[in-house]
Amino acid sequence: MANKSSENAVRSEKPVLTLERFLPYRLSILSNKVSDIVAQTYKDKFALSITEWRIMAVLGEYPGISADEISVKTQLEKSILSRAISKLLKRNLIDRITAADDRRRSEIYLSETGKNVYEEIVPLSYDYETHLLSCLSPSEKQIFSDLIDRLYEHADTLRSEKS
Amino acid sequence: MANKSSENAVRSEKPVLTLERFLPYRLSILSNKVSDIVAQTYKDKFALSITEWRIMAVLGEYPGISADEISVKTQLEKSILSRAISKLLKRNLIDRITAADDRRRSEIYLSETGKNVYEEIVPLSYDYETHLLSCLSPSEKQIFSDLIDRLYEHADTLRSEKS
DNA sequence: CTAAATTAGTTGTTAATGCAACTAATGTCA
DNA sequence: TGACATTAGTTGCATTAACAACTAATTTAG
Repeated sequence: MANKSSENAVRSEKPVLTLERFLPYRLSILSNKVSDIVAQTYKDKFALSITEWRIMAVLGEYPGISADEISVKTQLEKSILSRAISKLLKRNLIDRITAADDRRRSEIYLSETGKNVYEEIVPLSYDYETHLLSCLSPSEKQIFSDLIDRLYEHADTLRSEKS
Repeated sequence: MANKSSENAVRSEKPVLTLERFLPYRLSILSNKVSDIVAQTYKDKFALSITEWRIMAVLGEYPGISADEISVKTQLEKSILSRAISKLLKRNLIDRITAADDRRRSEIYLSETGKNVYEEIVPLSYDYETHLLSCLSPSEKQIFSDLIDRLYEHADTLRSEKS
C-alpha cells in the first residue's frame, strides 16, 4: 500500500543535486583548469606533456630513481610510465642504466639536455604557482594548503568504506 | 622556502622543484583521488562513468536542456558529449526530442528509468560529500569552498597571460 | 640447488579523450 | 532572394589512458 505520490506528499520532494555546488565536481573543474594552463605552457615551450614533466620533476629531485619508485611518487601507472620513459629516452632528455645490484631495475637520470630543460621549467612553474595564488593572502595560502592535505589524508580513509 | 638538502646551501644556483609541495600537482592528485572514489561507486552500482553521471546530474537540474548547453555547464567537449549522449540513449536513461523552433537543437530529458537512477544517486552523492568533508569544521568547509571559488575565478585571468 | 612466488618493467588491447573536418539547419545582409 | 557566415551536433582520426597478460631477474622455501 505504500504509495509515494499521494500519502506523504509533503515529505516526498524529489532530491536534486546542484552540480556546480558539489565539491568533488568543483575540485575537478578547478584542478583541470589549473593543470590545463600549465600543460599549455609545457607543451608550447618544451613539447612536454604533464606526465612527462612530472617524471622529469621527480628525476630532478631524485636522480637515479627507478621507474617503480617514480610510479609511487607520481601516482602514474607502470605502463604509462614505461611508455613515457621510452619517449623521453628517444628525445635524449633522460638517461637510463641498468642497476648493478638488480638487473631488473634501472636507474634513471636527467641527461644534460634534460637538466637544462628542467632548470628552465622550474622557475616557470614557481612563477605560475605564485601568480595563481596571488589572489590569496599568506594566511589563506597556508590554510588552503593545510586543508588540501587534510582532505587528501581523509579521502584515503573513505576508500575502504566503499561497499 | 625550506631547503631540505643542505649540502650545497652556499650557492643555490640549481633550482629544484618539490613536486609534492607544488600546488597544481597536489590539487590534481586530490581531485583524482576524490573523483576516483565516487567514480567507483557510480560504476559499480549503476555502470555509469563520471561523465555520464555529470550529464544526468545536469539533466536532473535542467530538464530539456540542449547538448550544447550541457557542454557549457559540464565543461565537456562537444564530441565527448555527443558520444556519451548516444550511450545514454541506447540505455534508455535519457530521451531526446528535436526542438520545435530550431531543428538543429534537441531537447534532452531524463527518462523514467533515468529519473529513478538519478534519485538513487543524488543522496549517495551528498553522503559522499558529507563524509569527505567531515574532517573539516563548518567554518573550514566554508573557507575551503570560498577559496576554491576564488582560485577558479582567478585562474581564468591567468589564461591570457600565457606567453 | 631448484620450483614457486615476487618484483621490475614491457607490450597488447580496448576504451576514452581531444581536435578538426564534416553535415545540416538557421541567421545575416546586400 | 541568395551567397555567406554561424551554430548544433556528429564523425574520423590520432593520441593517451587503463587493465591485464607477459618476460626476465631475483627472492624464498623446501
